[in-house]
Amino acid sequence: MQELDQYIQSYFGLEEHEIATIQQLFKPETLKKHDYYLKMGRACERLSFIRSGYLRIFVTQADKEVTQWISTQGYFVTDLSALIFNTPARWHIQALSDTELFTISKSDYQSIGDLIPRWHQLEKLFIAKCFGMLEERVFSLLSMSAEDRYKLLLDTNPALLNEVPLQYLASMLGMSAETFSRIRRKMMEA
Amino acid sequence: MQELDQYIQSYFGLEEHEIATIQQLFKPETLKKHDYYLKMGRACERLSFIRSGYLRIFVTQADKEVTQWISTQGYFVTDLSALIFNTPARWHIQALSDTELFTISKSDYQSIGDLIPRWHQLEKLFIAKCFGMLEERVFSLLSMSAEDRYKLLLDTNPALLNEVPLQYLASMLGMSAETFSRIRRKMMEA
DNA sequence: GCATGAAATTGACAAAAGTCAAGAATTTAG
DNA sequence: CTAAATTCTTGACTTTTGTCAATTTCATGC
Repeated sequence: MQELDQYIQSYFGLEEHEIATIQQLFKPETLKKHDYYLKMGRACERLSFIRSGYLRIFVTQADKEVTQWISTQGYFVTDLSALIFNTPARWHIQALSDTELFTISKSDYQSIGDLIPRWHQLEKLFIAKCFGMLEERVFSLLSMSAEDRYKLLLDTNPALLNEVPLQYLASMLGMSAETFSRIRRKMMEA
Repeated sequence: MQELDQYIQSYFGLEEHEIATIQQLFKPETLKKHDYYLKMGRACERLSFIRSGYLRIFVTQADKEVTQWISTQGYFVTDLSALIFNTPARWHIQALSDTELFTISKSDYQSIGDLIPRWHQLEKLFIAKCFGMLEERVFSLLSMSAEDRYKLLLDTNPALLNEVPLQYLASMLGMSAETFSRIRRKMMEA
């Protein structure tokens, strides 16, 4: 669980013994491609760190499916609202590939604050960081064209383009698969 | 400061004496219409609760201006990332009308955690709630047409339509002022 | 109250993005 | 390795949304 250590360290800046305490609460878990990690409407009973693989967060509504995000190695995944507020999960989370996770149960997650006094404060900072990133994303959706959003993805997360079905990336960027494909060609030619 | 009390109470669920402690740290402040509360690039030195009035959060880039959000009575306003991480403010915040605030300085804000042990935990929940709302907003931008986004605003925040310049609402919804105007007419006629 | 400036509306047009359908390419399962 | 299924690409066309410019409406300061 070396990688989990390192990420917790880099995200939260805890002492060694605190990291050890938290780390013990995470258990290895694997998902096969196409397995669901979470289903919309269900309770969200866990939080996971992605050791390897790709998870797609998406919503189904009426006829169409909207991919909200694709989470990858080195990131956490859950429905935070559902986990914290005990509300029904707002989306599906499904493995796009065989995936290795380190998973903490809701009850163990809730106990961290008792074990490590600084935890709530550090987690607050972590969530605030995520909040700031989402604000940037809203901004990109408000102000950028489809082509610019594509370029932004290319800059910030080029690995994704080779690893997951492009239709999901298109949806995540708020455009149709056809538009995505045409932008892609345009970029190749230029 | 009755209204501040009530909001802190409803948001955070603290004891009376805890609320009193926090409330003392907030000082009344007023802004004239068009005054800036915060300027992009500057340090963000405070957090405020809006007692009355409207504040516009926006970014200027190249030629155009993008309104990220308009904050109103009963909500908090700041650049959270800039406040917490001591980074330059990412946007302007300007009063759209004469505005009354209750304001806490950065240093007092940072001291709350020492005064009220549960604070970090409660604030974590508050920020997580905001995060969840922002996730919903991303979803609306990914999946809804301009017309549907207009209707959503009409449903969730009808008061705004009478109180602030429509061009800013248009921008906040990710459409041009002209499109906004045409949708409006269409809705009137129907 | 009136003059000025800002905001909103409207029309004509242009550009961006979506839809549908067909076919090519790639991936997957046996 | 092959057949089937899925994904990606492409063209033709439609719809949505944006842009520009002209007017009208509204707000503001004197």
